[in-house]
Amino acid sequence: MDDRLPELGDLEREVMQLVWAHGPVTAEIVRERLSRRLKESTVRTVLRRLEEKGYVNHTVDGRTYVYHAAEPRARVAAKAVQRIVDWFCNGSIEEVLVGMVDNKMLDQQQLRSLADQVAKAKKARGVKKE
Amino acid sequence: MDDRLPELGDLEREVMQLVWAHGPVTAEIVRERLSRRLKESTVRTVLRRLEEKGYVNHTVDGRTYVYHAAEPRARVAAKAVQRIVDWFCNGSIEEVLVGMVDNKMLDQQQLRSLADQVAKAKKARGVKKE
DNA sequence: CTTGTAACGCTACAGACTGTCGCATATACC
DNA sequence: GGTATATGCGACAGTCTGTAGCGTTACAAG
Repeated sequence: MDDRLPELGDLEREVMQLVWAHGPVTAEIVRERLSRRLKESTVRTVLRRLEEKGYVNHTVDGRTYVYHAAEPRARVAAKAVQRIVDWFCNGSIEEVLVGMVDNKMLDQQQLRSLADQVAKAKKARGVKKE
Repeated sequence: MDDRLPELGDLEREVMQLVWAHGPVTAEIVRERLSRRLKESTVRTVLRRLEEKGYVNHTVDGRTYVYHAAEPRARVAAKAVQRIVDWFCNGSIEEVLVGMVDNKMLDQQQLRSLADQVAKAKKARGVKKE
């Protein structure tokens, strides 16, 4: 339950997107799927750094490392947003949302729909959680 | 109407917070109000970089530069959030919001209240804007 | 006009972070 | 034991950020 993950570079982010989209991966898999053609050692270094930063964990299968996302994408995104909110708005999420509406990134109808979706999603999962 | 402002370092962010909270400022003012005690030239460098990055503009009063925020805080925050959303969620704001609810940063009642506030704020300001 | 002073920008420099590897190691298999 | 992989470690260059020293310019007093 730690907090505040370190930020990511472009390549690191691309790798994380792969991990989240593709599920558990090996360095080889990542290498194959990356847009850029990189050396194995490069991919390994990135994966290792991602693990140091707490974004992924690894298990061992034979002599191969299999990397898993440590936290779901949505949660990481949420934390990132939370950080932004803290930085710029004294923790007022409202202010940010209002800013987004102001900036035409979101309209109030969408917001309302969000509230519904959220309520629905929550109910669907029941009040599980610890 | 450009987009995607560059990211900020800790000091740069602190300065921006001052600018937003205090209104137009001179290097001197910033220097006085900063938590850390820094040299004038340091503050100037930071201000200059912030201008290069598009966060502030300056006007000249006598021989003194007066710096103004180029964009309101809420808009900058909104853009930052938009970036996060693009990075991690294929542009789906919903996913992030759901993540925040999931992460106990926000509950659906709050969300609903947001929608109302937004609607109200919008009406209050009328449909001004260019 | 000369000189002192205040306000500026420019250049620099060290430390951290990131993208990219080469290379030394360890381990499973024949 | 020898060969092929899968790993990790150390390194290096480029960029970003915090922090300043210094030279330059403009305005005010002598």
